[in-house]
Amino acid sequence: MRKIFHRRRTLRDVALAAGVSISTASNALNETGRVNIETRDKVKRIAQEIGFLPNALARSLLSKRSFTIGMITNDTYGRLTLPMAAGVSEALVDHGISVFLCATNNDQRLATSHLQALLEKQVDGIIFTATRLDLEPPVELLNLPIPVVYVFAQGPNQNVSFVPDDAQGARLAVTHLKRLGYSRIVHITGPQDYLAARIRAETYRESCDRSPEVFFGDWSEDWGYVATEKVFSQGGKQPDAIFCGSDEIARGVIDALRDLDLSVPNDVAVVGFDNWEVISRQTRPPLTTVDMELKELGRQAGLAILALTRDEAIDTGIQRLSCSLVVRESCGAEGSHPQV
Amino acid sequence: MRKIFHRRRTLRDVALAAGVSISTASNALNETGRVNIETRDKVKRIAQEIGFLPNALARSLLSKRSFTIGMITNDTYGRLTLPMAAGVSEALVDHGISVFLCATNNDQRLATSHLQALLEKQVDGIIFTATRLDLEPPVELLNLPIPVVYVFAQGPNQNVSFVPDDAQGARLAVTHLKRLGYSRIVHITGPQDYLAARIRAETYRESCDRSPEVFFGDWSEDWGYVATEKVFSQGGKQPDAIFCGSDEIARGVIDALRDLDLSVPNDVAVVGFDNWEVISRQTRPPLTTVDMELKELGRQAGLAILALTRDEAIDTGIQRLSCSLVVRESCGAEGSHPQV
DNA sequence: CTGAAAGCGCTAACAT
DNA sequence: ATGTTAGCGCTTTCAG
Repeated sequence: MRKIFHRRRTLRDVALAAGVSISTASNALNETGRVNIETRDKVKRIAQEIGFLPNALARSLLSKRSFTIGMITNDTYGRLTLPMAAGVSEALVDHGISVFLCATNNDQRLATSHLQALLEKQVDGIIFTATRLDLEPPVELLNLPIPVVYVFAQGPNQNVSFVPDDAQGARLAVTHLKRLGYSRIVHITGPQDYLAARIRAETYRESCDRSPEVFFGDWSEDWGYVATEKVFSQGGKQPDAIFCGSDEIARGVIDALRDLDLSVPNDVAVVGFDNWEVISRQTRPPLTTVDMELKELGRQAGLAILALTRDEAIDTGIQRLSCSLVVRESCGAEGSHPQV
Repeated sequence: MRKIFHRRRTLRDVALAAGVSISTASNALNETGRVNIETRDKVKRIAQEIGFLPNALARSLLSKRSFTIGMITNDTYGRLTLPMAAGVSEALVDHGISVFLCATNNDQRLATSHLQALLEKQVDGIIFTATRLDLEPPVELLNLPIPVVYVFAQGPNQNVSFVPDDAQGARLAVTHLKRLGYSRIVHITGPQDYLAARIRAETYRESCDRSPEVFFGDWSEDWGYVATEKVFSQGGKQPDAIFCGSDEIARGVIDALRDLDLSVPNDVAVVGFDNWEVISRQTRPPLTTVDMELKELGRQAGLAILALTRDEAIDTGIQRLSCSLVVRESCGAEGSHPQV
């Protein structure tokens, strides 16, 4: 195929067709300056007719605002990044701002090259996001000519960073369990070298009156299964609830409980973490879990970068956003108990 | 926070600092025209020192190429879109082309507004992608001043559309089953009004020697579970293999089989479709499934749009890309049989 | 109220 | 080999 594309219409075309000067056409379309209402309407009508669209490149060159921001994720496009990206877009779309989403796959060179491209394209700001909180953002972000916002990642103190409040989220889960009368709660979670896992575990320990037990492992279904077998094979009094560090782990836990002939939630209640719906809605029974409000996190980041590009002052430092508890059948959905 | 950002360095700054004219500076940096090798190096060094980055806006205004393409997805950011987007980026990043990813959430107005923003930003081309093949792309894409490529969606004949070869994929699955000696295969799949479901079912019918049985339902785990119960509660000879229209369905099927005390793959083999790894790797046993090669689909689309923006001729019409079979434990992983 | 002119940052003839 | 000039499409003074 070789197709002939038409030349794009420019403001000059509009002006010519309307019999006015370029600057009048500009004023008419933007409703700036003083222009006769009839001329204005005529210009607008003609612009519409010939299918004129302003060239944002030319406009940005002059205004020094590209109405574009860059979003860099260290991760491959993943389940954490995407809800956040959706939130960012949602916050910015009404302001005519578009988003370049760049995945670096944890490759430093890719990150640098993406960053350079973004800078050359004159983005108005950058949102950096990672897949874990305790990951050093690339140093290149430190002395940029444009504002940088961090989400699900921790930037320097003079910047803003939005992160989920893991402690509050964990507290939400444990409180829920306790309120429903569960008292022997164990915690099965991911690797100890994850900050989020440590925070959740620590909060769990603090909120649990008696002999808290934490099992660190990895974020997999398998680990949930194995850990549960282990828990129930040890002697002594057995737990009546399991608080899991992720939905994947929770799914493994539920599977294991079924194989142990323990019913959820009657024999053992289960609470997850993530509200990753592919999993949390599909476990049997569906999973009560903590939602990190990723989209809201993204939305806040979008609003922050918007404010910064407008030179407005905002609060800096780490902003912890509340998690919410989604109650489903695996714990407390019967409605007989007060829900959080 | 209110931070002062430095003015960006321009070519003029470089020229001034190097004591040459702007055009010489330009020529030196781009290695165009004739310029003394010493001046060239000096200019380059200085550009580096003062942290000069060319303004892509100015450059594009002149060259009429923005080195940016837009990717519009009708869907919310989802599991189909993202691997494709990754493929697109992969194909284009080496050519310095960035991608605007726009999710329209099936909202016509959002689609139109995104499209307009893309056009104003002078993108060099547009990739449209959907979440099902039989969905009319927005008519606005028909008469654009730039090339449009369709992926996982079907555009007009004079354009290129890349879609997975569902028939070949289904054949892959059934052939695999038959080669391993399974002969009473049933097919549990999604809604009949999905083109992909119909194609897969049709191919399954053709490839199955004896009395094929298709169960249309929806794409959920639940349906897989329910359908399996139904299949095994009917009288007569029972199936020895189930070919599923999606991995989610397959997961439900496997669950149901376990509850029926049937072992996978010994009593019943299961093959899925999608290779959505969150599911396919986590079922017990892990799932043998058809992979639609979404990333490759995206890569092809990226290459196509690249060619088109360069005015190169390419093949138009529907291009069906082969699926591949990923063999895991749920069917044929023992290695004792030839694998496809 | 309208138009002429300058210029955003850069590239590409064209002179020198 | 280097500099001068024009101009991409637009906005914005500033005269008229």
